[in-house]
Order: sequence, then C-alpha cells, then structure tokens
Amino acid sequence: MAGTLDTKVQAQSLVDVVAERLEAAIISGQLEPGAKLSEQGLAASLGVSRGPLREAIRRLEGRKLLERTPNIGVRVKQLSLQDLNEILQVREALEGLACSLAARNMPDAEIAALKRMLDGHEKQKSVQENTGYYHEEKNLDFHFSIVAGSGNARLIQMLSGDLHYLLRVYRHKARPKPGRAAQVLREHRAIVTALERRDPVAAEQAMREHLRHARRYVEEQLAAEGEAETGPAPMGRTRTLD
Amino acid sequence: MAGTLDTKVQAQSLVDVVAERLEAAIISGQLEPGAKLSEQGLAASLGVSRGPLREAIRRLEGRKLLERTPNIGVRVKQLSLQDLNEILQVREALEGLACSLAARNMPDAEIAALKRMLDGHEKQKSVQENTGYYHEEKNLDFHFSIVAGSGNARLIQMLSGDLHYLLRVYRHKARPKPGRAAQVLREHRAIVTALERRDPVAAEQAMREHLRHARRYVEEQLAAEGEAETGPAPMGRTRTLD
DNA sequence: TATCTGTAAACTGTTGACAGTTTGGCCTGC
DNA sequence: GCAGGCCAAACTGTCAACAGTTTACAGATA
Repeated sequence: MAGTLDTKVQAQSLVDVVAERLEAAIISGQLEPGAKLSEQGLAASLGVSRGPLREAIRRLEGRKLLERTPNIGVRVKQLSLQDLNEILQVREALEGLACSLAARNMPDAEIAALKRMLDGHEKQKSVQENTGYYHEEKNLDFHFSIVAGSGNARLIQMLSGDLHYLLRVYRHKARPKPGRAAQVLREHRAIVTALERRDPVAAEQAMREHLRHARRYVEEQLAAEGEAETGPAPMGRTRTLD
Repeated sequence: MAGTLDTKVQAQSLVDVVAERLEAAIISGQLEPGAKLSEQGLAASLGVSRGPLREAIRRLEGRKLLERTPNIGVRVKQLSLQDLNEILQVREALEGLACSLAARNMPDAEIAALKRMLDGHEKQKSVQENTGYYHEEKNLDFHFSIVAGSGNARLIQMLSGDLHYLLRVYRHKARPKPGRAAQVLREHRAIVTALERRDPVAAEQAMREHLRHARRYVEEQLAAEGEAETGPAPMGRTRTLD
C-alpha cells in the first residue's frame, strides 16, 4: 500500500498528520483546484478512518482551502478571477506591513543575506538575458524572508500559510513578460535598500509598489485568458505547464 | 431541555449549525477566552452527537477561534498581549486597504448615511460631555460600514469574520480615556471627508492614523495592566465590566 | 433515436461503542 | 503533617456500522 502514514508516532493526533498531508498536497499542486476529494478513497489511501479525515477536512475548510457542498462532497477551493484579484489586494497590504515591520525588526545579518541573495539572482543567466523566468521559487524565497523578518507571528501565518498556496497556483498560469525579470530585480533592490536604511515608510511603499506591479501584470495575463471563456472564469487547471 | 437546535431544518448540515452556534457564543462572549469546552457536555446540551460537534470544533480551530491540546481538550483561544498587538497591526493594514477601496467603490448614498451616523453620534450626550464611551457598538458599526463598502469579499470576511470577535473581547477591557471620545469623532469625520472626496490615499491614511491611535491607546491600557502580572500576560477575563 | 423513469450502487451524514490517556482523589509510608 | 504512589472515574481519540441522499445506468416508451 502506497499511502500509510504510520511513520510518525502520534505525538500529534491523527487529525494533525492528515491535515498537514492534505495541506501539503494542495500547496504543492498535487491536488489541483476544483479536484474532488472522495472521503472513502482518501481514507483508504491514507490508511485512516473516515472520522479523523473528515475532521482534518473541516479544519482546512475553516482556512478556506477546501470547500464543501452538502451531500455532494468537498473540493479544493477554486478561485474566480475576482477572488484572485481580491486576494492579491489583501496580500499587497499585508506584505507592505510586513516590509515595514521588517525595516524595524529584521536583524542586520538577515538583510545582508537578502542582499547577497539578490546578487546571486543577478548573475543568473535568465535574468541577464531578460528572457527567463526570474525563477519563481527564488522570488518566493525573497518575499518569505522579509515576511519572516517582520516578527509578527500572525502576519507570518497569514502570508506564508493561507496565501502561500495561491502564489503557487497562479505561478503556473502567469507567463512572464520579456523585460519583467530585470524590473523585478530592480524593485527588489529598492526594497532591500529601504530595509538597509531602516526606513519603514519607504520599505512599505517599495514593497507595495512592487506587488502592485505584479498584480497589474497578473491581471492582464488573466484578463486576456478570461475573455476567451464565459461566466465567472474559474481559474482551475486550464493550462498546466510543468 | 434548553439547547436542542432542531428549529432549523437541515438545509445545511448539522456541522454548519453547530459551528455557527459556537461562533456566536464565542463572539458574544458567552464563551469566555480560555474557557474549556467539554465535548460530552456540549454535545449533550446541543442535542447532537460528538461527531458533528468535533467537526465543527475543527473548523473553528482552522479559523484560530479555538485551540486544541492533544488528549487534554479544547479551549477558546486566549490572546497574549503580544498576540493582540500583532492582530491590531494587521487590522490597521487591512482596514486601511478597506478604506482606500471604499473611497473608490462605496456608493454615494452609503457615504451620506455614514455622515448622518456621525451627526447622530455627535448629539449623543456622552460624547458632548467627553466622559462617556462613544458607545463601542456604534464605533463598530462605523468601521463595518466602511469595510462592507470596500466591495472586497475576502477582506470583508477577514475583518468582520475572524477579527470581529477580538474587538468584542478587548472592548470589555479598554476603558476610555477622558477626551478620547471627541478625538475619535474628529478622526471619523476626517475619514468620511476623504471618502466624500473620493481620495483613496487620504482615506487610507486617515483610517490608519485613526487605528494607530486606537492601538497605541489600547497598548497603554494593557501594558499598565500587564505590568502587574507575570509571564506572557494572557488577557482573559481578568475584569468583566458588563 | 431521443427522452423519461425507475432502480441500484456509491457516497455523504450521523451515531454509538471501544481503546488509550489524563486527572483527581485516596491511601500508605516516612 | 506531608510527600509519593496507586487506583478509578472521566474524558479524548478512533473506528465501524447504519441511515439518508445523490448519481449513474439501464430499460421502456414516444
């Protein structure tokens, strides 16, 4: 059997283990948005009973990762174009706050590490050629470092927990414009500069501007895609470019 | 029996009903922070089995309203002073965003209604005498109107769903400073003025300044209280002034 | 051929019972 | 009188089974 999870002893309850597994599967994209979860099937493949599984599902439901329709079943939350835009607006405000706090609280060493990280990115071929990707993994690393540097636990949880998976999801859908990579790098540098100056206002502004660009950019991408479709334009797995 | 809930037909599942009940009880303060919930007792008094109750609890757990310790039980989430401060920081950023969006999206009629609401408050005796309260209920109404006017569903859900109960909780603990009521009213007027001008930047700034004051103020109140205690200063039900 | 209907299978919603852990009290010994 | 350990009751964690609903398929009819 390929799914039994009796590896970890139950220092934490079964529900915790199952919830973590599900979250990981959703974030990693292994469970695609809109995918239906069969309780029986999942319980069997995870090697647990339906009870704990249902409780784990309820928890993720409370975090808006899953969605249940009575008597029908549960699906991975599917986002409309409008949902995505709304969430990105929220992210803009929250990461702006995080950056402001980081300007005050982040240790010098971590800021220096951030700067070195950007130096590394600059040398990356794809950025130099202005064609590539600015590999999103590293983009996320950059943002997460700053969020973590804010020192606000609730904020960290919101941004890296609940919104994290969204960035992963639309990452597959947003194809970078040529020239964007270099611009992103410039904006990142502006942010780090503000952090080094320990200027919360400038840091917040730089981050929000950066994310506003990213949002506008994603909006264009998705709007163009949305025009071709009808209805509320659910952004599911229309294109998987892995 | 004083707790059977077979009034509503089950267009929604038992779990939904129970979760709503629990949330209401938490928000209203009927279940105080730190209070322990007995599964058996609750299930009996609600007239449901333990299964659905546990699932409802898990959902609220995902929303950070409840907290479970393995093999011990579940308690209403208790906030430390630091938690509260962090949450208020987040609220500052989010309501700032809400106000900025409201400046763009809120219908003229609703802004006018907001203005009338403030006129009503001004005539209130407690405000004129600068002694009273500026009755917090109405304060919340004001903020909720603006949040609702933002048109961002996710934002509305975050602010009026998950953070709502916090405002209720610390409301019981923060005693107003003399003179504060008049200041609050001034700040509210400044916000409405910015909304009328349809100036998103000014509106956001006004709201954030207003909330920053409120936060500083609450910080003082609680810091003074916290000094007397030891440890992480859990703010539970040290004083209930109902 | 297409549509409607009825039946059966599959799945979700709920319940009750069993196993393991914690907690509180009581007793014994120092 | 006090500390430590043992025992029992209560509670949480988990599971298997039952009831109700939805869905899909097959057959009949227009």
